[in-house]
Amino acid sequence: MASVENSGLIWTRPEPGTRRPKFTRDQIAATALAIADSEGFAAVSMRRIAGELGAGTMTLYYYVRTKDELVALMDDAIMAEVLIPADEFPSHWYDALTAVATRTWDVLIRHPWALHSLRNAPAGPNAARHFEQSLAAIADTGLDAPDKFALLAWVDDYVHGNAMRSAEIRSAGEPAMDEQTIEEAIRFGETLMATGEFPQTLALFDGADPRDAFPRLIGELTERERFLHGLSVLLDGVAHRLHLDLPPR
Amino acid sequence: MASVENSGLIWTRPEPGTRRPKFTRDQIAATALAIADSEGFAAVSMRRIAGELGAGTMTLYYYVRTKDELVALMDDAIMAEVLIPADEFPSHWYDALTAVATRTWDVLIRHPWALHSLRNAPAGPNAARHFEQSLAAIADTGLDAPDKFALLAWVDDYVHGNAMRSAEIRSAGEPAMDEQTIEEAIRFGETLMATGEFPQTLALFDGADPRDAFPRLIGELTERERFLHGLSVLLDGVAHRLHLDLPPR
DNA sequence: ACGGCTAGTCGTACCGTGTACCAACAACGT
DNA sequence: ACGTTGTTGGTACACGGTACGACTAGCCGT
Repeated sequence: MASVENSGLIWTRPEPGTRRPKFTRDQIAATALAIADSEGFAAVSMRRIAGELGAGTMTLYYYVRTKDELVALMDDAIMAEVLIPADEFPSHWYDALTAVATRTWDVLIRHPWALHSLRNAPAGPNAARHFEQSLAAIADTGLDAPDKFALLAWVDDYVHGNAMRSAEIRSAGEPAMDEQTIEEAIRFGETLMATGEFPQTLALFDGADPRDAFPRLIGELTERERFLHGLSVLLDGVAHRLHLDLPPR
Repeated sequence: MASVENSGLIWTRPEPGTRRPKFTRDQIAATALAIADSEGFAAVSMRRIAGELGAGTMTLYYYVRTKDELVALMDDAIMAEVLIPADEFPSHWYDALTAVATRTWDVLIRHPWALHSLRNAPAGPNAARHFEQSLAAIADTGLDAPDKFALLAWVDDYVHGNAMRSAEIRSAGEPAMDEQTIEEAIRFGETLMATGEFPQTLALFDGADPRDAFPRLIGELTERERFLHGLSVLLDGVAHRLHLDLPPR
């Protein structure tokens, strides 16, 4: 017995298949993803997925050892969306890195629950492919390994940070907050401002209704444009610091 | 009845006090924070906090309406740590913003669970104070309101993103992963590399043992130094884009 | 065709969570 | 001393992940 110990990693453990199982891991992951996208990650429970699939809850545990493994599958599916088709890959490092970052951002915004819920998911094959693409993007910079690594880290930090905070800001409007509570929150804000402790904040709002202040502060720009703007500022700093050339025009 | 409807916000609802209650909200929040710091946010349950405090579980619900409110208190306590004492506040925008960002980063690293667990917490008084300090930091730039707002957003994005990813990377080593599983993960990585699909990644590792690769890629720098490095790159880009002057020397 | 092995399915049960409900207690004004 | 009401906490419920083991059904060897 125990000749072929079950692997500890889901990636190396073959999925069921010899005797026509009812499902595949991909199917299960896709179902979980659909639930998360439409009702949030909290709605993704083993019972719920099984119900959606018309299966008994415990059946899922034949495909997956724990819920964490299911989450790892979800993460891998998400990372697949991040990959850029080879023929869309720009040649100049600046454009290529922008493309990779933007595509990552798009995916994170499309699945706003992902950043928090997949945090502990171990990197899968598609995560590796994404990293490879990131390296390919900056291959023509001539940087050494540590500089490349640092550059990718800076960009990833900004992309993830921006996506996370964008999702937060967007969801801050929607949830429980009824009209009543919003009114009250504004009143609380006014109480704070009245203490005189917040001259800068007061000046920033400039007497406008707090509900109008936010649109005024972000200008006409969309969330995505603001992301791209910040990214270009960061890349400018990078190019200057690492003595890289900017793309023509 | 119902003349003074209980406020929907914990900030405006007075805490118990007329008849010497056993606890205070601060006490409860502090206990919750201690548990989260030593055993992670998942260990923070109402039963657990109550147990720690020698109280019945439901007693907590006299101080707090839901667990979310408790989390809001935790968030406010954390934001208090972020505030910079007035006499430590640098005068030049570059130094002041760096100080605010670094202090924020320090706190987020000290409480690695905070970024994810306090995500939905509504802003409290100390969050407002932090925002005020951020604005004060860049008051001398002469930027208009939208530019100030954008600048703070870029920096916050980077700070939060870096803190989040630093915490992830650090925790990726510790958890369940026994020696056996680590060995297996490395073998899986080698399998992937062997497909020929990852030339850039392979070149980056340069044949070194993956366990040694990471230290080699980040150089001698500490986590904190890497954060500061990236921050300075970003601020350089910002200064260039917004035509701000850098601090002397 | 027929056992028998075993891949695959799933009901039951256990513990842990947040919290609604309500009974009990204790500090204060009278 | 009494009633009011601020404060405490026990019990119960729905929901979560998953251990255990009984069941069903597809395939192989005969």
